[in-house]
Amino acid sequence: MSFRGPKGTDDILPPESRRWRELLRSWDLLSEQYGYAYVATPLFESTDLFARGVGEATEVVEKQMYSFEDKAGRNLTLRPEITAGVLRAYIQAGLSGEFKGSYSGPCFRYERPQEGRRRQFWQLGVEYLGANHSEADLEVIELGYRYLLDCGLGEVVVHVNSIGDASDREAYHSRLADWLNERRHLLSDQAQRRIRSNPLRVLDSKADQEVVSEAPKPVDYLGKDGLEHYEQLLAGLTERGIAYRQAPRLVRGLDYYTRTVFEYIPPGYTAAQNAVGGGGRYDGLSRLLDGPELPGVGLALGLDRIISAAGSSPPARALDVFLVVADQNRRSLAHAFARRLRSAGVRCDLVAGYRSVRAQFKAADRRDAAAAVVIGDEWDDGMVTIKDLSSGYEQVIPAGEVAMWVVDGGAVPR
RNA sequence: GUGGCCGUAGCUCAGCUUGGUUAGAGCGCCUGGUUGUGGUCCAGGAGGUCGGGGGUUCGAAUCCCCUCGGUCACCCCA
Repeated sequence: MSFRGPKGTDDILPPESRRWRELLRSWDLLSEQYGYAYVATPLFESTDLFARGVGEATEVVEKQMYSFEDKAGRNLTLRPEITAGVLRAYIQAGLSGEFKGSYSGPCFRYERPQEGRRRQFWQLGVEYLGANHSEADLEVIELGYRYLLDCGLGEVVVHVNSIGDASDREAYHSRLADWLNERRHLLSDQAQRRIRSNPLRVLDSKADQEVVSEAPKPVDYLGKDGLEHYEQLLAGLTERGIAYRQAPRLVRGLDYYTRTVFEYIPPGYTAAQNAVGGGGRYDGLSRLLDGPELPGVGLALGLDRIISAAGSSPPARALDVFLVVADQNRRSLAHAFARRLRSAGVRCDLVAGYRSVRAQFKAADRRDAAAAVVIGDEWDDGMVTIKDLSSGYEQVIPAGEVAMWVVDGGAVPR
């Protein structure tokens, strides 16, 4: 036990890794169904991109970045989130107009690990660029919601809020800062410091909930357009049958959000980090990154959190058949047979080298195969013995029918 | 970055309070019973610098100090 994985990282091993693959696959499928095309951006970007995009005053940028200098002295950072990189890619490619991108991959934040919070974690997300209308927000929220339901998370509730656009926020910011200043003595040290740097963020400080529960709310300072956008959003959520709750003090810790912000809260997930995903609108982000005027709305889901919130599900079989070589002279023949089965789409494996028949059956069981197929004397008549490893029932069938047996779902007729 | 709890076999843990033979159990793993039958059963086996370092002592898994790691929470977010 000399080497361990770095602090806050996890190895994804079977059988759990099967669940990971499944969830990644269904994410690709679902986001494609909604018209999002796969995008991949680098795992590291220039440090400035995140400092500017995510916001200098955010927790993420202040202390959670995995930053390093490369051999040419460039300042780079392992991505703490993916939105900034996707925007950068869009701008760099000189794209214009609407763009719908979907992604999945690891992100990195340097923090003390705890349940639901790792230094390397896996995000799934989409970005809908170039769309102003609340229907875009709704589509993104619906996509994430449906995905979480498909994952078996049960009665997920979407917490939503609107924090207004740039002009709404100007009015609100100073009003909130004044209000907080009047109650300065009641606030935690950190909250006091934030009154200047980022008053919005005081709203979701756990330590200051009591004081802050009476504070003016962002929704009460929305302009005409912002209010209309928010009302359309709420009406749309109802219309689409999405369970939601207004969360007037939800602000989220990334500075680029405007108007809509939301989080997905699954039932019965009691970890302190209980949101399995979230997102919002970021109409000013493109300009911040020297891009064109470009509205956008996006969503990020934490795959690690989804999996621990979903609990364990009955694992599917890992293999369809495991070959048991009864006669050692038929080993190369067995390997050839395995190649044929694999080409036919059968998940098939066998041990390497000599093992007793008994040991091979043990291996078949341990590898979680649905059936064992014995290759022995019966091969001379073109036959194999196939045994259903759940029921124990076995029979001799033509070797050519093994693939069909698998397609039929592995049920051996009695 | 701050705080609580925990480090003994691959895993889950007992032993520590009150220092004293060779440090244990269950599960897992390997071999055999059965070189054509697994998941059950029986027999045998491998596997430990008691997280690391220092100290106290005739003697430390056990007491003291330091350190590293894990975990949960704060902060914040996926």
